[in-house]
Formats: sequence, structure tokens, C-alpha cells
Amino acid sequence: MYKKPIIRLSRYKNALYRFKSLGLVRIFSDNLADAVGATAVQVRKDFSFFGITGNKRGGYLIEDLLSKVNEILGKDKITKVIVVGAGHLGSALMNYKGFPQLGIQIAAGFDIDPVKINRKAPIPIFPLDELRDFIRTHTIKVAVIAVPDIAAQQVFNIMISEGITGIVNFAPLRLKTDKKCAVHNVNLGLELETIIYFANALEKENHEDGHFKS
Amino acid sequence: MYKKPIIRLSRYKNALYRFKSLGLVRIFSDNLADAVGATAVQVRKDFSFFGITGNKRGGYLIEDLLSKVNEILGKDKITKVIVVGAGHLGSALMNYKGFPQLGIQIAAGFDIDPVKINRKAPIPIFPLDELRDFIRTHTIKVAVIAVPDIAAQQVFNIMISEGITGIVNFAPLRLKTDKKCAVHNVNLGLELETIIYFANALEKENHEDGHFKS
DNA sequence: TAAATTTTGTTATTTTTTTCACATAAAATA
DNA sequence: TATTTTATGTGAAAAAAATAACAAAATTTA
Ligand SMILES: NC(=O)c1ccc[n+]([C@@H]2O[C@H](COP(=O)([O-])OP(=O)(O)OC[C@H]3O[C@@H](n4cnc5c(N)ncnc54)[C@H](O)[C@@H]3O)[C@@H](O)[C@H]2O)c1
Ligand SMILES: NC(=O)c1ccc[n+]([C@@H]2O[C@H](COP(=O)([O-])OP(=O)(O)OC[C@H]3O[C@@H](n4cnc5c(N)ncnc54)[C@H](O)[C@@H]3O)[C@@H](O)[C@H]2O)c1
Repeated sequence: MYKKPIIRLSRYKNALYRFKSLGLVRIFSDNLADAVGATAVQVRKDFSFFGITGNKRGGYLIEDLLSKVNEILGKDKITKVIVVGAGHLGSALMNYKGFPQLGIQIAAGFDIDPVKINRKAPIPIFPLDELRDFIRTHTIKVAVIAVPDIAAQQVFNIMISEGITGIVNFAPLRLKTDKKCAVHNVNLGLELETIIYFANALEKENHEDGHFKS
Repeated sequence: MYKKPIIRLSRYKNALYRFKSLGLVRIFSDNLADAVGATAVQVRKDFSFFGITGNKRGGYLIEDLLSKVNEILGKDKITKVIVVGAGHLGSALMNYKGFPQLGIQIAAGFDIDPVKINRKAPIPIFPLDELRDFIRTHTIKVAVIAVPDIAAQQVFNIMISEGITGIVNFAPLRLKTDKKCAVHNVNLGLELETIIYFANALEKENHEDGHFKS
């Protein structure tokens, strides 16, 4: 299914914009590798996989590369996204200034708590009741779930029944994908747990033999 | 290096606690598979990989399984974690109520902005100047970076030089791992971009042939 | 102009991860 | 007690991802 290469492609794209904003015109596979934490071969392998080619010894023209990568990623238009749950995490996302340059526009937030509602905010927050209608009238296709775990399934069901095709879920439970919708479960607690595991492993290694494995 | 099985092990553990809190005593591989979005074979394969065994036809005793999994994950003690950058994302993390039950204690936050400092809060927020000392005196080994990208490298360098062995970095740039420290780069913008890609792909599929691939 | 160098692009190999197939033990049923 | 059913456990195969090896083009240097 080749998921990793696609994720890296987005990384390359973001790195390319950074290089471009630095005034660069040409780029080499090892610069990109450095920027995204891959190897140069991997970068070229990925490009090869997607049919992207550069110039032997001349590297890649950033502009060319960007247009090819953006085409593959479908980054020609900006994507409207909604956030359901305007709590800590939801507001962090709604306040994040970096989305426009990723072609992402947070169109609205939704919450069940009346005090969170604010129809006049730059990114308005509507009551949950209006979620269905909003998705329909604004043809929203991508949504974020940032509600407590107990509420996540309910919100998910609404989204699915309204034809949402992509969801990032932050609630710490697994929402099952029906084939019509891609779901990405992001579990921040788990990210921390995982790094704690590897941190402990490194600690142990350090103490046990005083040097590090390659 | 077998990274995926370890990540799933943490997922199993969390699911097991949920099952346990529901009053269950015994569990089957397909229940666990369901809970974490894996297959039953995969669950058993993972267990087999870590030398965990159950009872043929009888499934697994949750209590036994938990103690074995926790032992492998080194989950006997609670881990102190610090958060550098007390902005939107940093405060979301510091306010999250779910960490204690994951054995995670957010010990303190740090920020460069004087208005964010609050030494008396339940989770105190200290000035960046005190980061070094705090890591040392509290023997902190795991940290979160939630500062803007331009500040991330600076913060990272301090952490590395003070012997931090695990970092979750939310700034959208790649922090390079030196062998002594495990770094996990979490890029929330990228998570959204990735799901947008797959959402678009599904959209296209729907329109092109009016039915779904298996 | 010839040789050396640099960097891409591709094929082959290895490692990691997932899936498949099925033997085996325990429990339930006949 | 014999048979069937239900789950586990693992070896083999397949798929995905990462790494290695190296040929070929473009450029630089001698
Ligand atoms: N904040 C973190 O660092 C963190 C870490 C790990 C996991 N999570 C998970 O992310 C999710 C959001 O976390 P948070 O810290 O923002 O929580 P939060 O409590 O701050 O916010 C949740 C928001 O959802 C709203 N809500 C509740 N039910 C709703 C419903 N049915 N429809 C719409 N809105 C509803 C609440 O009113 C609240 O505003 C939770 O599932 C949490 O477990 C958060
Ligand atoms: N909020 C999101 O949804 C989101 C999404 C994608 C990526 N990110 C990334 O996560 C990081 C944090 O995002 P945020 O929304 O919380 O940003 P924010 O601006 O709300 O918070 C950043 C905090 O870091 C502090 N800070 C700045 N320099 C510092 C330094 N040198 N040492 C200590 N503290 C310092 C600031 O005072 C501020 O309080 C950023 O790198 C951002 O790009 C956030």
C-alpha cells in the first residue's frame, strides 16, 4: 500500500518551501534527506517511485520539484477542515498559524459546551447540533476529532454519515475505518509512552556497558 | 530493531486497563486486536515475539498479561516529564488529565515569555534559564519540545547536553538524534496533510468508478 | 581532450512487518 | 469416551520499507 513514501513526500514538500524561502533554486537529494531525516538514496528512491526525475549531477530545480510533488499530493487547492471539540487541543489547532501555508484552512470549530460557542470569532465555533448542516453546506471532507473519548464515537458516526472522507482523531480510542473514510488515530499519550520506553532502553544501555551500540 | 511491535505493546497495555476497568478478567486476542486496530494473529505474533503466552482456548488473564507487558515496557515506576514551551500545545499537554494513569507525571513547564511563568501552579512554569538546573536536580530523562521552530534547536541542545534520553518534538523541523537520545518528531500539520492526501484519493476513487476497491 | 568527480537513477539485497496456513491444546458437546 | 469446536502459537510466505551497490550522465579539473 506504500504509505511511508507518501508521508515523506509531504515532508519533502514542506522542506522545499523552506529552501525556496531561503532563496535557493536548486537542491540535492542529500539536502532533502537531511531536512526530513531520511537518507539521500531514500529520497531518490521515493522520487523514482513517483516518477520524479532530476538532473544527473545537477540535482533538482526546487520549482519543478514542488510542482510535481504538489501535483502528486493534490496540493493545488486549499482544503477546508473542521475541528470538533474546542477544548485544549482543539483550540491549539484552531489557533495554529502554520496551517494556511500548508494549504489547510480551519473552517470552523464545534463544541457541545454552550460557553465555547462563538459565532463571531475568526474561526467560528458552533454548537454540535449544527455539525451535520455545516458539513453538507460547506462540502467539508476532512475533520479533526478533539473531544473526550466517550464522545468520539458519536461525533465519528455523524461525520461518516455525512460523507467525511478523512479524519484525524485525537481521542485515545480506535475509531474503525469504514472503507469510505481514511482515519488517522493520533494518540499523544502513546507518543510519550513510546519515547519513554526508548529512553529507558537507552538509560539501561548506558548503565550496563558504558558505551553505545551502533 | 522491531519498533512497531513495541508501539503496539503500549496500545495493548492501555486497552487492557480499559478492559480491566470494565470488570473483565479474561481476554482473547481478537478483543485486543479490535481495541487497537490490529488483527488477532498480529496480537499473538507480537506476544510470541516478546515471549508472552496465554492459555490455549482460554485466552489470556488480563492481570497476568498486564504484569508481563508492563515489565517489558518498564512501566513499574512513574516517569517525570517536562514540557518546554507553555503555549497552546504545551498547555494542552500540561492540562491533560490522562497522563497519571499512563504512569506519566508532567513535572514542570518552561517558557521564555515572562508572562507565562507561574511558580505556584499545580504544574509550575519556570523561566527557560532554570531548565538546565531543573533537569539536573530532578534527574529528568524525558522532555517535550513545544516551542516555535526557530527556538527548537536551542532548547534541544540544552536537553542533549544535560543528558535527556527521550524527546517528543512538536516543532515542525527535524531534530537530529544523537545516539544517546531517542527523538520522536510529531508534526501535527503533517498528520493533517497526510489524511488530506488519503481523503482526496478516496474522493477520486468514489467519483471515478462509483464503487470501492477492496 | 582525457581523467576524475559528483550526483542521479535503478537493480539487487536485506530487514522489518504483515499475512497465511495449520498443528496443537483445552473445552464443550454428542 | 470420541468428536467437534474454539483459540493459541508458530513456521512459512508475502508485502513493504530500508539499505547497498553500482552504472550512467553531467561537470569539473588536469
Ligand atoms: N490535551 C492533551 O494533551 C491530550 C493528550 C492525549 C490525548 N488527548 C485527547 O484529545 C482529546 C481532546 O483533549 P483536550 O485536552 O482538548 O480535552 P478538553 O476536555 O480540553 O476538550 C474537549 C472538548 O470537547 C467538548 N465536547 C465534549 N463532548 C462533545 C461532543 N459530544 N461534541 C462536541 N464537543 C464535545 C468539550 O466541551 C470540550 O470543549 C481527548 O480525547 C483527549 O483524551 C489530549
Ligand atoms: N498548535 C498546533 O496546533 C500546532 C500544529 C502543528 C505544529 N505545531 C508546532 O508546535 C509548536 C508549539 O505550537 P504552539 O501552538 O503551542 O505555539 P505557541 O506560539 O502557542 O507557543 C509557543 C510557546 O513557546 C514559548 N517559547 C518561545 N521561544 C522559547 C524558548 N526559546 N524557550 C522556551 N519557550 C519558548 C513561547 O513563549 C510560547 O509560549 C510550534 O513549533 C508549532 O509549530 C503546533
